[in-house]
Amino acid sequence: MSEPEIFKVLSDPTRRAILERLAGGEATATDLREGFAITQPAMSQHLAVLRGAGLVSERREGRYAHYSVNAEGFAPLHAWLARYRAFWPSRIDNLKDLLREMDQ
Amino acid sequence: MSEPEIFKVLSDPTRRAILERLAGGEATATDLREGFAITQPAMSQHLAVLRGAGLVSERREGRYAHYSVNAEGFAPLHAWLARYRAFWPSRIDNLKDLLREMDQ
DNA sequence: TCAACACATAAGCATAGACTTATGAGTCGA
DNA sequence: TCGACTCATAAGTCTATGCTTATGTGTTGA
Repeated sequence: MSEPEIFKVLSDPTRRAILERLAGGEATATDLREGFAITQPAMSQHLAVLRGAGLVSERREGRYAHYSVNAEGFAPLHAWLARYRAFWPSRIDNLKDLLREMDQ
Repeated sequence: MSEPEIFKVLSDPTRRAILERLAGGEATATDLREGFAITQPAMSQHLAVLRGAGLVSERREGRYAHYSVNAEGFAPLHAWLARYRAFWPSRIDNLKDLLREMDQ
């Protein structure tokens, strides 16, 4: 979604932790609660926010909601950071390093 | 500075606007107030937060404080976003596009 | 059909943080 | 030296938001 929104969404540590968890693969809302000292509504609300920002997608299967990272959602953040490309550390500025990093 | 901190710092639209302004070149705190409907202490507080996060540096010259974007400060954000590299839009995934974009 | 489940929504509370005015600390020029 | 300035800090207010409990909606299986 919009750039102003995405920063607010990512400013919450719980939501960032959820994203990292989802980066490891799809998970249901209940799966996600594991490891978080959080109630079910709180998790549901966080997922709604992430969904609203387009950072995750929901795949409904019966009574289960499977969440996963949504690729395009990170584009605004990437675009914003690109504005400060000129200010990136020289480590990153070096093209070879960047390519090596892109290859994992 | 730390990754949790940087997202909170960037979640404020005024601070992002300050950064964009500074990306255009060094400026004093008073210079920066121009265009912002904000009091002097508010600006000073925002600059203190940006300074604390290592996103800007301060160059003191008499009673003037000259602020500028600090390169290394964006590294944590870049590192965080890199974790989601696998989820970047295919537009960016394409190496040629990325290189073209890097060349401006 | 109905109890147990998975998830979403409503409503209220409590804290974080962005703002304000007031003031302090240091620097400059007349 | 002293008033005007640039900026920082203090203290208090107000709003946004992340949390809770309570409840609603839809799905599953016995």
